[in-house]
Amino acid sequence: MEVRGYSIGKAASVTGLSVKTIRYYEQIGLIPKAPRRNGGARTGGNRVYGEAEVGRLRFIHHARLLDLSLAEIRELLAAAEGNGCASELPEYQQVLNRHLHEVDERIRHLLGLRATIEVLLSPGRRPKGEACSWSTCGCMRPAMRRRRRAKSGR
Amino acid sequence: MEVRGYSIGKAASVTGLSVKTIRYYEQIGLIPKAPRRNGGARTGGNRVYGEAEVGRLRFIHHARLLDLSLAEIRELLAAAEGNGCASELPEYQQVLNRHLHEVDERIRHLLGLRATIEVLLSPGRRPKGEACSWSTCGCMRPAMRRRRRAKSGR
DNA sequence: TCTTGAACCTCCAGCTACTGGAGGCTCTAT
DNA sequence: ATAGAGCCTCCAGTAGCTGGAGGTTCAAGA
Repeated sequence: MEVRGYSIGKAASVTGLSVKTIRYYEQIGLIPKAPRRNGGARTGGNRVYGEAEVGRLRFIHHARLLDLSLAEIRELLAAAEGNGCASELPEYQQVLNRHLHEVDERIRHLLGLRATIEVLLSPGRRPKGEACSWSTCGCMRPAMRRRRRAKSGR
Repeated sequence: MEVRGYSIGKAASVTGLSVKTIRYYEQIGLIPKAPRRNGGARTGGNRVYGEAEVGRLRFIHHARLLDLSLAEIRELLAAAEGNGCASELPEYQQVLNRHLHEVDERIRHLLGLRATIEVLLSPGRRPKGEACSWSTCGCMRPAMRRRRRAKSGR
């Protein structure tokens, strides 16, 4: 028979989270305070996790990989409280749907950004000798205005 | 005839940054401390910006819109020190190039994420009655444990 | 027996890039 | 006299961790 319960290190290794992160989740109240055993350290002892807790941590890890926020995850876990698996809830589908749109939005934004950067990297994007687009960023100071920047050499 | 020098509010409105943000940039040393005039407030008075400073702020705003980090911007500004316009520097091209790859990376990541979410949202993605992929997230509590598969090893 | 190392504990600070708010000053217009 | 705009400082909070200091317990090895 196996030893009942996971240490925090074991829980971390089977869920993919780090020990620090699990403690952090407990600290912010995302997961309930784990019971302790052994009186191992300064206070109450070492945390012990059961199957259900490890499952919840696995769900959290999964959801974080999907980039759901801890607030969203918190709501899903609350809704799942006593209702079985969080991933079976209609709320989960709703959150994922909303999240999908956000991801799309981000992708659109990044594609626009990408295009802008490419333009900036393309050669000859600006007529030589003209002020740059935000005009007075330093290249137009009196002392330097006389001599246009030499592109060769340097 | 124009008044020489911009108040922080004017600088904000012509650069697109917020007043708070400009003060923050000064605080972290991204821009030098602005000279003051009028003894306006608790200490030295109201900040005054000249054309060069406003130009630098414009560059910073531009670079932030490209999502360059403040650390990168700091380096570009340092490299531009006395060398004219930051956007003319070879360093600027290098940074943009590197940044382009990062943006590509992020886009790739988000596309993968998007695909994953779509799979999770597709109907019938999981046979009914089976444990969810992270197995014990709550749907496997004692009452339901009957059909559980035995773990292998150890 | 002593020592070493692993694994755990707590608490504090720092990261990025701001943003909000409290509390206060100066100047102008009414 | 008073209201309001615009400026000032300082402090705290955001998200989601991560690093580090300093300490404990326990087991294995010399």
